[in-house]
Order: sequence, then structure tokens, then C-alpha cells
Amino acid sequence: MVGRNASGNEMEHSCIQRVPIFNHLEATEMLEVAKHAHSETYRKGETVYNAGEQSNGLYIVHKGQVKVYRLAENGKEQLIRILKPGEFTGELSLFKRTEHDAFAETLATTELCVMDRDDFQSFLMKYPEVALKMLSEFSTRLQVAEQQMTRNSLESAENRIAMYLAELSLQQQSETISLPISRKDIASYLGTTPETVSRKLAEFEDLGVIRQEGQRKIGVLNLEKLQEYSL
Amino acid sequence: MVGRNASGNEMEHSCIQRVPIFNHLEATEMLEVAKHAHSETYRKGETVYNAGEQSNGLYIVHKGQVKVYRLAENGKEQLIRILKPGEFTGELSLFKRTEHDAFAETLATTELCVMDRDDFQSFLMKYPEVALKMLSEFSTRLQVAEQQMTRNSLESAENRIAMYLAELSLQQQSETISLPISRKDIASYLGTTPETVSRKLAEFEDLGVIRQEGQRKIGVLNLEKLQEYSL
DNA sequence: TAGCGAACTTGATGTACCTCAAGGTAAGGA
DNA sequence: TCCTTACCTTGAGGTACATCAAGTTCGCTA
Repeated sequence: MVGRNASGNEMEHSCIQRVPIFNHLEATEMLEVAKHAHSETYRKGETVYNAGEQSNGLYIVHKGQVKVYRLAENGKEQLIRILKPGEFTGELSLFKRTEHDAFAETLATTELCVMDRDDFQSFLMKYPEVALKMLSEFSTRLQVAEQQMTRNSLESAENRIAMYLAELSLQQQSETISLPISRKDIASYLGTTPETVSRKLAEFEDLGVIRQEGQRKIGVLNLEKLQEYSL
Repeated sequence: MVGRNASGNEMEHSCIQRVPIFNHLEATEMLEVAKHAHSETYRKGETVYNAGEQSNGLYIVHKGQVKVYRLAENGKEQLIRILKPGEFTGELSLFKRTEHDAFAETLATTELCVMDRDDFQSFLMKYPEVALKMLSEFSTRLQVAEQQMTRNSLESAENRIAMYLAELSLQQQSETISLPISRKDIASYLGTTPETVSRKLAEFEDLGVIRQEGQRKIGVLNLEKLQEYSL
């Protein structure tokens, strides 16, 4: 961590304003939230928390990106998700006194708002709208996690990669998509290896479905064909 | 569905009493919940909902068991989870107007409490303790889903099966564990095939780690050895 | 813009697991 | 109790993908 700011100051306030679960609150309410938060600044590649460490707060991304992943005993890594501004992790600690079961690492210079566990429950009791927003967010994440689980066990690596590209293309609403993460991380997210990702991308290129334009840019020439892999 | 009861009667009340997210409420509050719930009765093997159908309520299991699964386009099935009494599904419909993305089917004669979507949000606003309980439940489920996802993509089928047995053994606190589901369903849950499950169980038996005693009973002879597969 | 290191690609080889197929066993209804 | 049916086991064969090992390209820093 590069810096840490005490609770209740300007930085927390701006952070809380940007976060979906809080941004509908009145100004005075936000100030109350800010009292229980502090901000932390990280450089690229730093560790926010490790599996096994005591978990004691809700981490909300203000600026930057955070990668959350797990490790198997054999050292293999599974990318769980990439947190973008407004998203959060560490929610389990709000309800149970447990250890982290994953690792969190910054992918860029990152500012986090950290909500202390203590008082957060009573805060939620006072502002049930916030609890509802969190519930909504959770149910979406649950759906995504279950979808991801299904894909990883039911679809071939080829299909998973095609689906991933198709999704990116739809998200980014563009002919050329820019990969948000490295091939290694894509592999880890999709439960395969970097080699396989490489080979399949080359295959798709041969088939005229995509065109690789540098490591992080991919032109989608035939979205329909990509989507066919998912049905 | 075999039967449906109107809202607010005795059956809903008993159902709501048993459910963890509601059971701390006062009697009068429970009655209020019951107003927005009705009960449904199913025989074994019946469909509660199908993927693609409009989702419009929270299904809470009162008695029996419900299996929630997804289908890939190739017809392969992935078991998401088995709902036991007190557990619920359909939560996404409370926050979004969406279709079900999974299938739910009863494994036995089953009674469900169904909470109507409408008013549930305002109910949660009125009783934030209930929202907190749901949040807690969600965060646990999220953790389980992410764990399951990691396992299915990082561990070998052999390890997954060993882990599954070890977990059952710990859960049931017994030398002989009784499998709660068929081999086909175990395979589906672990992202493998019934044949592989069969073979691996036979292997474990040859190694003297377990003893198969009929289709649904397994004696655990060497729990440590089983657990070694997970490290 | 040269040079370094990380990220990526490509090839050759191995293997865990899936698939298809057939026989065996257990459970439940008439 | 028998008979049916679904479930499970075992075998043989194929394959998608991982693994290991060299190259190659990219992108950053100086």
C-alpha cells in the first residue's frame, strides 16, 4: 500500500459518491458512511489481501482495477473476477469472522474505499435501501458465478473462448475489442492454459472470424459465427 | 404441481417459521409475511420452473428437496445445488424482471412457500433484519459457488471426487456416508461423467480408502488419505 | 531507437477423461 | 414374488487439452 487516509475526509466522500450501493444517499447520510470508511492507495501489482489473512472490511474500488483470484495447491491460479470502479469485495467479512479465501491484487494504480466491518451492520439496519442495493448486486454476482461455473464444466475450451470474445464484443459495442487482461489471465479465467488460448485465437483467425491486431486488440469479423459456438 | 394453497393460512405460517431468514420475526410479523406467500405441493420429479420462463417469486423449501440445474446446448446437465428445507431459490426475480436461467425439479414430495415478488422489496425495507439475513445467506452462497468454480477448473476429476467424499464424511460425522444423490447427479455436480465417478470410486476401493456398501452407502476407511487429494 | 524482459506463439508429445457400447445389479410397482 | 426399468459398472477406443520446450514478438525503459 502506498498511502492511507484517515476516515471522514474529502477523498472518502468522493469515493462514496461514485459507488452504486451508496450513490443514492443524501449528502448528510454520505457523510455518515464516510465516517466508517478510509481510503487506501496502491500501485500496480500490489497485494490488497491474501488468502488466509483475517478479513476485516469491505473493499470498494474507487479508481483502478483489482484482480481477485484463488490458488489451488498445485499452484494453479483461477481468476475469479476483475473489480472495476464501483465494485467491491470482502463482503463475507461483514457477516462472518473469517479469513479471506482468495487473493486480491491491483492491476493498475488503484484507490480503494475500505468500510470497516464494525457498525456496518447497524448502518445497513438504518439504511435498508443500501442493503437492498447490496442484495441486488449479490444476486447478479451469484448468477454470473453460477453461469461461469456451468460454462467451465460443460463447454469445451474452444467454446468458452469464443463466448468470452462474443461477450466482450457486445459489452464494448465495437468491431475491434480490446482485451482487458493478458492471455495468461484469460486462460486462468476460462479454466484453460495460455497455450490453448493462443492456439484457438489463431484458429479463429484462420477461419476468418477474427483478426488479431497486436496483443490486446482483436477485430471481430464475424460476430454471428462467434456466437454460434454458444449454441 | 399437485396443490396450491391461498395466502395467509396455517400452512404458510408453519413454513415461514421454519425458514432461517424469517424465523426470528415476531408472530405478528410472520403473519404479515404469510400474507404475501402461498404454498405449493409437488410430487417427486415434478418441475418447479424451467429456464426461460418468467421468474416471479422466491421459492422457499418447506419440506422435501429441490434440485437446481442448468443445461448446455449440447444437452449436458450441470447440477448447481440441492435445496434442503429452509433454503430458497429464485432470488434474482426479486430484483430484476428476468427469466429463469436454470431448471428446478423436485427430488421428492415437496412443499414450497412461494413469496410473491411484489411488495417483497417494501417488506425488506420495513424489516431490514430480514434483508441482513438474506445478505448473509447470499455471501455464503457466493463463496460456495466460487469455490466450486475453482475446483471444477483447477482440480482433476479424481481430486474433485475425493474432496466431495471427504466433505460428505465431515458433514455427516460418520464412518459410513450416505450419498444424497445418484452417481449421475454427483457427476453432473462435479463436472464429470457417471462412468468416471464409477471408475474412481472403484479405484479408491482398491486402494483401501473406502468401501462401497450398496449404491448409496460408502464406508470411509481412510479419511486422511481422501483429504490428501485436496492438497 | 536500441535493448531488455515479459508476454505470446508454435511444435511435439503425453494422458486424463469422454464417448459409445454392452452386461450387471438394484429398486419399485403390479 | 416376479418383472420392469432405471441405475450402475466395466471395457475399448478416441480426442481435446495439458505439458514441456524453443522460438518469436511486443512493449517498455533508458
